[in-house]
Order: sequence, then structure tokens, then C-alpha cells
Amino acid sequence: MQNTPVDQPEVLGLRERKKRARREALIDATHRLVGEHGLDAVTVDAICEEAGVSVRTFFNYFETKDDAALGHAPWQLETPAGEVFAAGGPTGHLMLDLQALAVSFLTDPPIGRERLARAMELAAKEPRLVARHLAWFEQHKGQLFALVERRLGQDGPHTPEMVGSVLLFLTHATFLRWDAAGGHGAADDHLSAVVTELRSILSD
Amino acid sequence: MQNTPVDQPEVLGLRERKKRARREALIDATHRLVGEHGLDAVTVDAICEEAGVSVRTFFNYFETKDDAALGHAPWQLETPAGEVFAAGGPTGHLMLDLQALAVSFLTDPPIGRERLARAMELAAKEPRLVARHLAWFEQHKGQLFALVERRLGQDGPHTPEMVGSVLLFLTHATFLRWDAAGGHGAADDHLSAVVTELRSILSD
DNA sequence: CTGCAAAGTTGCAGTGCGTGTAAAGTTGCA
DNA sequence: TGCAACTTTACACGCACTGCAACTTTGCAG
Repeated sequence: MQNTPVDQPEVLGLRERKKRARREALIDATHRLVGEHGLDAVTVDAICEEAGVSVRTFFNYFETKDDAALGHAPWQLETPAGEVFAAGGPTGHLMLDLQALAVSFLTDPPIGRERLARAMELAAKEPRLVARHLAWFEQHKGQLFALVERRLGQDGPHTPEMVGSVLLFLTHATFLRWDAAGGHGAADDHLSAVVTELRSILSD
Repeated sequence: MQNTPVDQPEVLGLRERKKRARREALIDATHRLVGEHGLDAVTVDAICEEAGVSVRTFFNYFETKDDAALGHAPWQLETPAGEVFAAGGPTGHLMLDLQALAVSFLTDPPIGRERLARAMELAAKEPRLVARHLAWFEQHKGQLFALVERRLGQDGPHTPEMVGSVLLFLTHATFLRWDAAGGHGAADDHLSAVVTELRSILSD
């Protein structure tokens, strides 16, 4: 059950710990204030005051006020699940492995489960956040395509773009369904339902 | 070959004509300047000067500088194609009709073909624009779902959300493929290729 | 043609996001 | 203990975008 990525030291230095603490403090402060007053009524100044940090520092951590609400960090695709996928696993069956990867995106969020839940809650009320989230995905599409390309090689029947787009679609659709269910249930089950319905529509 | 929506008079008043002319002038001015200097180097002030219009007026036409570059107008889903789809046509076969609708989105853009091509060109160089475009789609998702819901009724096997999402996926994927082909070829053909590959991936 | 109501444009002042820069403070390490 | 690398912070600035109130233009009825 331990979470020990290979190339990171088990115990972090003071500097790194402080950085993470600050990041989380900023996200929490944002969630607190936005949950109470709404996204547009909360200024970055207010968030920084709440978190006890200068405005300039805020923007060292997040590109955007919205990013803080969503807890966005630069996406790390070098996760164990990502590597397994690129290497041709876990089953060797493309569609199943895409599903496994999508599940890993949803169940091991870099932000932590409760914070993710808070972010989802806010996004449901503030459409702008959903848009920003999509934009963030878009920003990392290149990385994602590269990952898929490693898996496919350049000789397969499918284009990395198309496969990557399908992966994003599955992830997003599952996310929505999960959210609609109030965050209950396992990601696997929702994803299965999505795939089933997608197949049904296509072969209708 | 004539384009005569039902509830609009054949000849427009001076007011309406001026409005459209201004909108197009603003889009063209934006395209000209952004194409030359890049999106971030062009201020709204500059665009307005180029178009001979006050800044305040600019924001009466567009929510955002980026919207002007993309030529975004509030989406009218009450198109002939939309109505046909909602009514169960044109073939009565869901998947085929989704494709027909997607094609109509791509071939009858509210903005006009050349302007759309210009916008695509800019979007390829400025990732922000793609993101904004997605956000704009997201804003109109509700309308789109409503349209799909009219078609499906509430008793069908599929959820409007899922069908709507598939529609967006098809449209977007086709758009990308079209763009990658340099804007050449018919939308139909690219869409068919997308559907074929999607089926192939899913049943792989 | 005239005059009135509706719609549209404009300048202005203001809010707030986001960035460059340079100085001051912290942490890592020899 | 002291130096090098990294962070935070204050300050100043540019620009996107908005509300408002005056002004101009268009549509239309008499």
C-alpha cells in the first residue's frame, strides 16, 4: 500500500516539504473562500491573505486563479501506470489497457482525493472551471500522445492522436458520470458503463 | 441553393446589416494583426484602432479577445440540420444522423468558410485558442444535450449526455483531422475515417 | 417630414489578473 | 561557518474587461 515512486527520495528536504505545504495551503484557502463566496467574488489578494502569502508567490505556484481552485499542477505522466501502458501492459490488449490507464488517472490524482472532491464540487457550480480543466488537458495532450506513441510504435494501424483522444474521452466521460453519481462507486464500474454505452451507440 | 431560414426576413434592415459588417470587420482586423504579430502582442486597443471602433464596442460584440480571433458568435442550434436531427431524421438511424449533424456543423459554420480557415490557422499556432474553442463548446453543451434529448425522448436506451458527448467527439476529431490535412477534402470523408478508426479501436 | 422610442456607440473611470525585476530572506552543503 | 542556489516579497506596470451615463443613429408612426 506504500506509495514510493522510484526516482524520488523517501524523505524530502525541508525546502520541498515547505513547497508542498504552501501549495496545499493555497488550494485549501481557495476552496474555503470560493465555496463561501463564489469564484468571481474572491480575489487573488483575498486568497493570499487567507493563506498568509504574497500575491507574487501565489503566481509562482499557479498560472491562474482557476488553477488553484482546481489544484492543477504540471501533469506528471511518468507514473507507474503510464510506464506500464507505454511498455505494452498490463494486459497487452489495447482497449483494456486504455481503460486501465484511464482508471489510474481518476483514482490516483496528484492532488489527493478529498481535494479532488472539493474541486469537482466547485466545478459543478462554476462552468468556467470545467472549461479551464479541459484547457489544461489540452495543454498536456502532446505528452499524452507521446506516451501513446511509445506504446504503439509507428507501424500500428492506429494513429496516436486518435487513440489519445479516445483515452481523453473515456477519462472525461467517466469523470462526468462519476460526478453525476455524487462521487460514489468505483471508477472501474463507471468506466465500464461508459464503454458499454459507447459501443452500443456506435453499433446502433 | 438559396439560404433562407424561415423566421428571418429576406432583406435585413440597415441596423442589422451594419451590425454584421462591424462584426466581420472586427474579426478580419483581428486576423490581420494576430497573423502578423501573434496573439499576445496584439492588444484590443490595436484591433479597435485598425477597425475604427471604440474598445467598448468591441466588447459589445465579443466576450473575449480570443473570441474575436475565433469568430465566435452565440451558437444557433436552431439550424435546419438541427431540427431535422431532433425530429428523427434524416435517416432515422441514430449513428448515421449524428454523423450528418456533425458534418453540418463543419460545413455550415456561422462564420463563413474563409474566416473559419483563418481561425483554424491561427489556432494551430496559438494553443490558447484551441482551449478557448473547447470552452465555447462546453458553454453550449446544455443546448446540445437538449437537442439530443428532443430526438431521443426520455425512454431510449441512451443518455442524452453520452450521445451528445459522442457528437462533440466526432466533430472535434474530424475537425482535427481536417486541419491536419491542410483543410483539404470533404468533411464527410474525414468523418467516415474517424468513425471507422473509432470502431476499430473499440473492438480491437 | 417630423418627432419619439428603441437600439447602438462611445469615453471614462475603475477593478483585478498576471508579469518583470531586484532586493531580502531561507535552505542545502562543503 | 560561509557561500551558492533557491524562494519569497514588494513594487510598478500593462492590459483585459465592466458599469455607467451621455450621445448618436435607426426604425417607425402619424
